[in-house]
Amino acid sequence: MMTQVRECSVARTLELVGSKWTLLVVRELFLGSRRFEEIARFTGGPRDILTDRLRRLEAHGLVTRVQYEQRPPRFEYHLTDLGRSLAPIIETMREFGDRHLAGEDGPPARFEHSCGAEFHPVLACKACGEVVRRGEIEMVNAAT
Amino acid sequence: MMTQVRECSVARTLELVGSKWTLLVVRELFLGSRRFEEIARFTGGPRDILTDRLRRLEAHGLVTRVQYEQRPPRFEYHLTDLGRSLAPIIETMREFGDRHLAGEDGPPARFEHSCGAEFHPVLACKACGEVVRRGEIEMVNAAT
DNA sequence: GTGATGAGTTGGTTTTTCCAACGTACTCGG
DNA sequence: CCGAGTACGTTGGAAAAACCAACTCATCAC
Repeated sequence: MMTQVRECSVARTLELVGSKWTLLVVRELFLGSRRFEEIARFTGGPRDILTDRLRRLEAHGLVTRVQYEQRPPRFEYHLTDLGRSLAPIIETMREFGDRHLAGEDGPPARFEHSCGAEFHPVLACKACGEVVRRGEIEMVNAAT
Repeated sequence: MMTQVRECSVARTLELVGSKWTLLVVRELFLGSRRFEEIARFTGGPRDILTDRLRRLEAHGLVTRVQYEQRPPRFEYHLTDLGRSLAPIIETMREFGDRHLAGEDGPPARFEHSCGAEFHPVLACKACGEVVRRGEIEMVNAAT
């Protein structure tokens, strides 16, 4: 019996945010951009694609479109709670880029944790709170 | 002066792993698949695209191609250290999917941390070790 | 010699993405 | 009132990417 495509949460997540420009739109919203023009300028994405991505994110409940002007009707975009829960994905991607793809000037943007230090994320185990190291995670078979 | 596209580590990371199927290939390698046939079967991706993604990952030093047979020449694929440092990205994506996109049966795969509990990652601050909550991160201006 | 396995490659179709230009509805300055 | 500017898209057509089934090539098992 030839086994099939793997059921996987990574794959499902990628269906939601895996197409080009989507995560850059989300990044912009995290950085505080709200309006179409800002998103277009800061991401550099084609306007029609950005429209599509915003509509799609809205349809999946990650973004809401909020009217901020009556005449002419204009909208801005906000992350929902669900959308904000993409933060760890964006942060770990930023960290990878900072560590491995930065030029001579270092990372192009810096962030600070409320503890006062420059922020760099690491993964911890939710249950025990310890920082996770290589080799500490193993897949367990869900089958009976 | 109209500001330009944002310099950003997230964007750089996406240039590396942002195209379709790339992260699913990486996921498969994390799960232990080594051979082309396994990667093709478990991801479900088109074979020509998978070939391209593997070559690209190799070119960027995330994957190595290792010959395991002379006649006919056959290769398997392994993550390099650099490739393994994509783990947090995959893990946070899996966690998002587990939390928000799982069906009635719950997540399709389970993992265990060496502490004995089922593994779910959270972000912690590398400097202080504390788990990060919403609103604790702020962008700081790198300019003088 | 027939069939199966493994790792691709090929040619042609379909789907996405890209881009510049356009449309609409206002506001502002003169 | 006129023209320019701003904001948020939409449109049509070209270019790039992805998709798919079928094929290759080498070897092994029967």
